[in-house]
Amino acid sequence: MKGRPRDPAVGAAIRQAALDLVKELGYRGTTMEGIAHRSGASKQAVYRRYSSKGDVLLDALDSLARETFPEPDSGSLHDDLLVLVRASFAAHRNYRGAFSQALVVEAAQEPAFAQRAAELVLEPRRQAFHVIFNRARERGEATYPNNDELIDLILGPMWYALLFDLDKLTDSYAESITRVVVAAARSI
Amino acid sequence: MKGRPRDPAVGAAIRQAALDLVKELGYRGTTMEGIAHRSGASKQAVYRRYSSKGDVLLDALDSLARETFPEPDSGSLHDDLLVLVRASFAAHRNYRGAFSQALVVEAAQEPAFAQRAAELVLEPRRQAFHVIFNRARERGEATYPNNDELIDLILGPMWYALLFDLDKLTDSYAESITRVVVAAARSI
Amino acid sequence: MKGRPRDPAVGAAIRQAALDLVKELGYRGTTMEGIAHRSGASKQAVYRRYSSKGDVLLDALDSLARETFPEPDSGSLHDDLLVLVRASFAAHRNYRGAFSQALVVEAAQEPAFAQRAAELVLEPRRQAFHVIFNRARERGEATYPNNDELIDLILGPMWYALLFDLDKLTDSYAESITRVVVAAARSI
Amino acid sequence: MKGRPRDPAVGAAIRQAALDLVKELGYRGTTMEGIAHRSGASKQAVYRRYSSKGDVLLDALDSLARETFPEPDSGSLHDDLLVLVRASFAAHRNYRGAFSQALVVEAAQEPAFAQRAAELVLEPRRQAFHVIFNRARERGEATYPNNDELIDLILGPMWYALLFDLDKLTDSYAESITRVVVAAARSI
DNA sequence: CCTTAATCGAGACGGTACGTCCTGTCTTGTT
DNA sequence: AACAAGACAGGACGTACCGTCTCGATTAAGG
Repeated sequence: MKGRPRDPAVGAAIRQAALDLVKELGYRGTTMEGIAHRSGASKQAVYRRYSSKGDVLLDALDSLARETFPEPDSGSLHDDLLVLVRASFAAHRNYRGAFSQALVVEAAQEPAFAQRAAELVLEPRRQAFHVIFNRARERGEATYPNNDELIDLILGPMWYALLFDLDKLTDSYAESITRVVVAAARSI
Repeated sequence: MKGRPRDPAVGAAIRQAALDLVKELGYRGTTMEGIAHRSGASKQAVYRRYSSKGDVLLDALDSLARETFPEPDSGSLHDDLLVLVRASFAAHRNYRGAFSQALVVEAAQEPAFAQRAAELVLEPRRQAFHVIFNRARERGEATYPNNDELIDLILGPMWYALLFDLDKLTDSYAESITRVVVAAARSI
Repeated sequence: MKGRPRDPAVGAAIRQAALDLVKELGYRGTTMEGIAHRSGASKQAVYRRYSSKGDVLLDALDSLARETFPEPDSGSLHDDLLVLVRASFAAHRNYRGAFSQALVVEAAQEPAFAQRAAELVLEPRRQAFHVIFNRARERGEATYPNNDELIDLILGPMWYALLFDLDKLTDSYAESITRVVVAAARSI
Repeated sequence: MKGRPRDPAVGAAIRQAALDLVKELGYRGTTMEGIAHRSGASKQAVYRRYSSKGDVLLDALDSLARETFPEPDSGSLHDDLLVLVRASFAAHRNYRGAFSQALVVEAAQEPAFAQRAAELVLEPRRQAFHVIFNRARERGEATYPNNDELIDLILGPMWYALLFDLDKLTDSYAESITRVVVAAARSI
């Protein structure tokens, strides 16, 4: 026997409320109680779906209006990379930073959360970079065999800046990183 | 000044208790009340010295038995760098990770904290890298003009791993990063 | 009426579950949800029949295997009364106390419930006493004109004990009460 | 070492709030949360003092402005008793009923509470009756040896009425009960 | 030497959020 | 219609910390 099915609108309202509150009050000021109240749902309805604040956030981010990653294909590794890196930095400098910081708070305290966050949020973004590096390799522009390490060279500094100095994520910093990584891609 | 002077032993006990609790219970499980109780101090005594949990942690980390950074000087950028990167990774893989993660939690939620943490905790460690790159530059091994960006290429991935996959910080990952950064240092 | 008729077995299961739970967990620990779950019925099925916990209990008690009240007719008011009083006290001292206490909880908080309880539960028992006093009056053993007041002299102390000291309802206490009431019955 | 002592004003406010709320909303509508809010105290402050709603009530009743029991001494058992019984009935018919009903709710569900209530609330009132019966016995007006049973004959019906028909506690009902008990007091 | 003032541990204070439980209503699909 | 199942908004439960505030008792420096 099934019983009354969960109302998808309730789940959606919860996720939207979570995103709104993180924006408005920061992650610290966002509470399960606040999410419930803002979304018009009962605490029970929230806890039925998510076991913690981080859980809500993760799903909310996942079902966040899928940003279209740019998919540049200019024939130049440097140019393709620059587009993507700049877009990533800009997104974080603007709307996305607050969410990523919230995500960091949970990830740093809960390895299990960190892993799920990596799969759900990080991995899709890394894929976009994989595509570019693979194409560059076919063209002979990239000889370094390990895409993931090259991507770490980009995303590592980005998250590092996210933690300690969000304003660092400028277009020109993007360019510096890009140039260095392009060089590294040819280094072996 | 009149009145009874602060007992330095109380401050020390507070800091030690904070470190112990972060180790044992994680940063989430560490509370001001817990720190007071564990240290045998009163909450008042804690708040007299520190205005928040992050504040305690920051000072506790600062007055933590100063780790001696290795100061390699082999005449080879790669070799010097490798020693330092491996040491950094190892320290985090072992005892230091929990503290850095705790630090991240506050930094991600409080820009002011992030800045202080950068100055007190990050900067000294970056200095050690500066020394190495400067020496390499004199030897002609490094032509890339911006040490900080090179250091970001090392520490970015390290903190990134710290957040999402602590176990990644192996000796071999240290070697990969080192090799790429050495190449980058020559790239211009 | 159209549609599927109510399954009498469901109502019976609900009432039985209510009685069981009051026995096992006390009235406080008995909930509508618990009754539904224990009986295998849905909450809806319970609320279709009864509007509150007290409602269930009242009906459950009413349809509880009708205890046969003793109907003594020895020719002596004292002897008849003693039989009935002792039986009443014993019933409460044993299985009935928990139910009466539950009943009290609702009655004390809801005048409307109190009145229904009086009619459904109290009145039948008072009738048994009326019979005895009426017979005694015919024999000239009882001259006091108001049966109800005499009955209050018996049941008042009984419920009083039920509230504050259930163990007081012994055979010898029954005898004391009986003797005094017999005297009172002759007092005018 | 002691620590900050409890503020007696907080305790007093809590008790007063409890009494007010029982008056206004009934015992059912009175909650620990409501008591805290109304009294301006924190829930913690309430729970520090009392472990349950009944606990608060009991203490609140105890420290309720001590009603002066009438202490009639007319030389006539009937007259003395009538004064006291009427006063008791009137008090319950008026302000006191709600509190006694609340008390009943707890007593019926918690034997330990029942006993404490009996000692703190019931016993003082029974004492007033003891005095009268003792004096009557000295005058030869009461020969029945057991005061407590006589008192049960008065208070039993009173609490019985309190449960099932508060309006029954009229002056004339008081008179009937009084007359019968006077007769019973002489019955042996 | 004796105030005076800031310290100490202890713990109460008003708040806020936690995560759980129950209330009474409703919405599924099934009978 | 009734049925079991279970989601729904709401609200109270009792607990845990927050940061602030008394308490009585040390412990120096300054008069």
